[in-house]
This record gives sequence, C-alpha cells and structure tokens, in this order.
Amino acid sequence: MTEYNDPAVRYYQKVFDQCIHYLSIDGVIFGFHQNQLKVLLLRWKGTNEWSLPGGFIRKAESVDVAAQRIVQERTGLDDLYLQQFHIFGDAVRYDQEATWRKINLPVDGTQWSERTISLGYYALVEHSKVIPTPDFLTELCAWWSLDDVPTLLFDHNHIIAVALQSLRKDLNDQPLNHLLPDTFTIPELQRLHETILGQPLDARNFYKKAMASGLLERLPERRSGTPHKAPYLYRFRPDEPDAEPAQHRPPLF
Amino acid sequence: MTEYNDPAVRYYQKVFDQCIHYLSIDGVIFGFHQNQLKVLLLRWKGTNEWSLPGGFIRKAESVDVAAQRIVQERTGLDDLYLQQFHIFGDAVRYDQEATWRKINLPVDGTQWSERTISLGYYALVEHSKVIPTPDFLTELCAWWSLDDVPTLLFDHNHIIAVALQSLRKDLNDQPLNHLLPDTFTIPELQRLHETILGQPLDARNFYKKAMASGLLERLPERRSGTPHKAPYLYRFRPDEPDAEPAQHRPPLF
DNA sequence: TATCTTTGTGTCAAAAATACGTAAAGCTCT
DNA sequence: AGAGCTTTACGTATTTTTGACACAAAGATA
Repeated sequence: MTEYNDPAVRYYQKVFDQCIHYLSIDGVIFGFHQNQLKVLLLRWKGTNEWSLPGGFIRKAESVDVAAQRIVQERTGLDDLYLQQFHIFGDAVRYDQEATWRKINLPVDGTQWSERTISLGYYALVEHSKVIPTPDFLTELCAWWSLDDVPTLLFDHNHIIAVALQSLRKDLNDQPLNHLLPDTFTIPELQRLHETILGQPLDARNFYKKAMASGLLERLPERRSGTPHKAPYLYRFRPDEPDAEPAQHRPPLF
Repeated sequence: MTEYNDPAVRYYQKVFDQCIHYLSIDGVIFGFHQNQLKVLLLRWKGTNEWSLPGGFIRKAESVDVAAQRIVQERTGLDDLYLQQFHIFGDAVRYDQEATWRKINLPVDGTQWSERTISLGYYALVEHSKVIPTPDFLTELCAWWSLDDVPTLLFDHNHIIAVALQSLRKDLNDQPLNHLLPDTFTIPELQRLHETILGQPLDARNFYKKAMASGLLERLPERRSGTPHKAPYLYRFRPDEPDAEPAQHRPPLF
C-alpha cells in the first residue's frame, strides 16, 4: 500500500457508514382502456388507503431488474416496457407519522423514521393482458382512471403527476405500441394521444400524420360493430433489423 | 395494533435489512470555453487516473442538496443549475477489482465489493467563474474538452455520454445562459449550440431565430479585437416576473 | 329509404424551416 | 492608403410542415 492509502481507506470507511440508504422503486403502470388512461393502484389491507405498487431494491440487484420484478409481480407480465423518469429524494417527502397511522403501523418507534429514496419508473402495458395482483401488504389491485385517482399514501399523487409529465414529454420517442393491443384502429390511436396530451386533435390531420410516420401497417380487416363506418385495423410495423435503433422521430403531434 | 400488523412489521424488518445501499452522485459539470464544450475532471492522488467529481449522499440529505454540495465543493459556485438525468444501477457497472487496483486500494477485502448506485446529475456552469478544486482523494481538478476526454475510472465515460445525450435532448427547454458569461455575441451562442448538437449551423438562420426567440437583448457595445466585423454583445433578457415558469419553447435548432 | 355519425382522402392557406444573396465592418498585408 | 479577406447583420426566395376545413363513402339506426 502506498503512503496515502491509509487515510483514504479510513475516509471511505467513515463516509460509507454515514451513507447507508433505503432505496425503493415506485411503479406508475399505465394502461389504456375504453379511451381512458389508467394507472394500477393497490389498496392496503384493512384500510381504504391506496398507493402505487412499489418495492425495495435488493442488494446487488440491478435497479432496472428490480423495477421489472416489481411490475411483473403486480401485472403478471414478463416483457415490460419500463422507463425510469425521476428520483424522489427530498429530505422530507411526506408526513411520515400521519402515513404510518393510516396504514396502522406503530408511530412511536424510530425504526420507521428513516427517509426512503424512491426511483420513479413508469411502465406502458397492454391493459387487457394485465392480471392485477395485490402483494403482502395489500388486498386489492385495481385500475384507476387518471382523472379520478383518489388521495394516495406517501407522495404518490405527486409521483403520478411527474410520471404523466414525463410520458407527455417523450411521447414521440416512445413506443406507444405497448399500450395498445396488437391490432387497433387509427381513431383508437388518436384517443390514446388525446388522453396523454390532454387535448383533442383533428381526426383528419391525425390520420395523415399517422400514415406519414411509416410506423403503421394496414391490415385487410376492418373493425365492425360500431354504429358508423367501419375503420381499418392497423398494427405497428415490426422493427426493421437493419434500422437505426432509437432514432429521433419527428413529433406525431 | 390490528391483527395483521405483526406480520407486516416483520415483513418490513426483513425487507429493510436486505435492502441497504450505497448511493452516490456523479456530477457531469459542463462548461464552455474557447468554442469548446468542457467537463470538469479529477486526477486521483499518485496516479494518472481521472474520474468525474462525485460523492456519497448522506443519510436524510435531500439528493438535490447533495448534488448541489458536491458540485459546489469542486467549483466554488453557489447557485448552480443542476439536472438529474439518469440512475446508474446495474448490478455490475465496471470491473471493480481492476478499478481498485488503479487507485491503489486493497483488492482482497470484501468491504469494497459492494455495488454502488449512482445518480447522474449534470451541471451547467460559467467556465470563467469556476475555481477547480480537488477533494481528499484527488490532487488535480481540471477542465477537459469533451472531444479528448481520456479513459476514466469506473463507468464515467459512459456517464458522460449519457449526460451529453440528455443535454442534447432538452437543449431547447434548458436555460443555456448558465453556460455563457453575462454578455456574449450571437456567433458565440451559435458555437455553443453547434458543439452541443455536434453539427454546424447556418449563421444567418441562427441569427434570425435567436432574434425571434425574444430571449435576447442587444447591448449598445460591440466586441472588438477579432480580425473581422465587430459583433454586437447580447445578454439574456431577465425573466419577466409575470411570465409562465418553464414554458415549452419552440426549438431554436 | 332517409338520416346521422365517423372514416378515409383531398385541398389550401398560414407558418416554419431552410437555402442562399449581399452590403458593411474590421482586420491584415502589401 | 487601399486591396483582399473573413465575418456580421440583415434580407429574400424556396421548400417543408402545420393546421383548418371540404367532402364522399361506409355503416348503422330510425
């Protein structure tokens, strides 16, 4: 060991001891059903309190894998589209004592008082394929429309707001196909864009741009059953193997 | 305590024990000097190995405040523009043993083998105001042009690449004024855009757009000393107090 | 069969992006 | 001092993109 090594080792030792953290993942799982954007929420046992699905990152576990695991356990889905979007690490994220009371945890002890840092991930999933599954602490797992999400535990309302903002921001770079079934109509795709953006779009212009994007493939079938003209079904064109990965596309809207 | 509380408490206890982490911040500090984008790097004591500035997040410390602290200590700057851009949390981020050897830390013990999760922050700072200051483990703190950054310790080359990508992505929503001195010329602003985007821009069109953005204010003085026509000096127009915060601007380029 | 709504295409004007022309300014080098 | 060169500051023309809206065909309902 060279001369300066000893103080370095001691320095590290000291720093490490002061810098131990609890790290969790909060998953905002977006689905799209009946023309509405939905999130998957959990109701805690014996309460009427809801929260986002989440969990702790294990030692030596890749955080992306942890997010995958956590979302997989609540949805039953294996291949997931996940995106990390924010770190929630304020010194005081919410009123801890009030929160523990809501979920019937002891308030007096110090062992719950640690601040937890959360990594925010959002997932885009196909609504119909999800099997909502509660975890050890919860008794119900259910979809909620984004418009009428109740007051949630922790800072989870805030986390959803930031997730939605992030989703909006990179709507165009994002493969929205994960939110839709294999085949869909252009008007359905339009509704999806409209709900994410929170504003109506002109159907005719949307049509043109969707076509011009080159991402879609028209199928010979049409969707019937609606009281109006039967729209064609489309699907996302499978990725060309020789195409540039993650190229920046011009905005759809 | 209600009936189900005991298992819940036990569950938490167990989970918490398995989920202790070391959390660090790696800061990519961008500066702009002589028409080049630069990053601040540190040379480790007794070696020729360089790394990004970084540090550990303390218990109960806000992660944003931690980033602020870490960048402040290396630059001497107090009000910083910081942006969290990615979490680096793969199970294996780099060859730890090889890295410890490079910086003369003992390889045999297990105490260094823990995986550390890093939060990536980038800072935009005014090059001339920075006083580069090494830390306990390093002996030199210096600017490097992005083009000739050497092979760095840990996964820091990768972190810089991701930081640059993020900066490019939100160039237009970002206040680039932090990278420039109070007054500057349009060609200087153009060089900054060109280096960040990595492509040349048409001077005449750049001029028009910069004017049309409404963000700039022309001063009566010109910058002389160049062997050509003296360009006017400009500065960023101070924010209107009644303006919308963080509105989405159309792209400059 | 008439009516109503929605889909799939087309048209057209406004706006934005891009290409490029050019005079004036400021230096350097005869 | 003046020719020559490069760069700034501003202008014009052309192309591309966006946004608004017309309309016929399709499919159901009354």
